[in-house]
Amino acid sequence: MPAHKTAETATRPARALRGTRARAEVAADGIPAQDAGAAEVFAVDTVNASFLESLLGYNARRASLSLVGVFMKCMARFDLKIVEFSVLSLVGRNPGITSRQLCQQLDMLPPNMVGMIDALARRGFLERRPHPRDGRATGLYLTAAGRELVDTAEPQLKSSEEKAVAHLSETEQAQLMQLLQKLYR
Amino acid sequence: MPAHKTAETATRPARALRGTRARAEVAADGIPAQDAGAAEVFAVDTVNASFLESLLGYNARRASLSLVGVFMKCMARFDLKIVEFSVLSLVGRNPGITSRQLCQQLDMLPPNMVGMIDALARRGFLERRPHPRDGRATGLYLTAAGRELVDTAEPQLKSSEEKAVAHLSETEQAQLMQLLQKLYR
DNA sequence: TATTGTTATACTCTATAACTATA
DNA sequence: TATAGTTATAGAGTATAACAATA
Repeated sequence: MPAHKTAETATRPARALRGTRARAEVAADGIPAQDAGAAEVFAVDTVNASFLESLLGYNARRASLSLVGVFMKCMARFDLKIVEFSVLSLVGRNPGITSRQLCQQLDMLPPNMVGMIDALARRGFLERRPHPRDGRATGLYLTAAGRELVDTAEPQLKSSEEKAVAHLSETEQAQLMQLLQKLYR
Repeated sequence: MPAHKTAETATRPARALRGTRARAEVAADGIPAQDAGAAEVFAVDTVNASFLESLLGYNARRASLSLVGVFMKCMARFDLKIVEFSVLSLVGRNPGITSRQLCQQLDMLPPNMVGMIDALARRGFLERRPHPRDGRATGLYLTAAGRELVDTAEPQLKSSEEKAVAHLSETEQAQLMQLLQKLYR
């Protein structure tokens, strides 16, 4: 896991200020003179990621990845990937949902959904039935084993997230949820 | 892009309440009776994603992906992937940074960093120089072209994000930033 | 003609093992 | 012995094209 210690708000290079300097001249402003042909070499002590850290997108991705890690570990107990759990959870709340609808919801392409549904069906968690109105489509349904799995996994996932964000107050969690949704909806 | 219209807070299946029902009996509580051997089929009209949407992790990932999309489009003008830009930006602020440090910062594995640095060096944006203190390591430096690219790309990325989150107030943006960092740090 | 599910396939991203040069 | 950079390679994830069945 990355460190992300520094959070300076400099808008221009604070070049290896704490780093070791070798064969380099440093001007009064603290910025090494990058003269032509100089080929100075530096050692970076503490990485300055100030620009990336100033981006909401970077921070959103970091936060997302940290929770993804929590979810992965939690679902590993059921030998499920996050997206597989998502499929089962959606089928559980939407009996008869089509693979096309799952693709739209989970931002996946149809050819890549086929194998996953096959695998979950082979493991006995869901099954295909004809669509009542559209002969091209196939509706997906949880089996009894699939229902049991979802009913066990969902609360565990919820509680693993609660543990992971416990250092935020209830108010902060609600604020964050609302702001995230405002961002992408 | 997915829809995410519904946000019911039901804790148990609201099964295709708005969907078309076929060959199925619905009890007084509105939940279809899943009798053995019945094999009812349903059509799902509006997908119920209430459980997933109740997770901070799901919402963080959705928000992150939406900004990633903005960044990708912005960087495509420079024929740069997001991670390539991140490398250049970090090298720009950390002359002499090693590939190992980049890997830690960007959560990448060393073998996968090699090719990217090669490509950026071949394109003339950065160069390798010996490390002043460690003969095993290699320091990375922007070329003049690399510096120009970073100095052009960074403000454009910043402004593209600002446009993308303009529907949030300054206060909301600051709050979101602070909460995201509190989440993963 | 358009859409659903599907196959085949290519491309990208990510992960592991092992080697070299140096610490 | 451990670490930085590298190579080769395997595996997972993601993408496009095309086809049969149905709308």
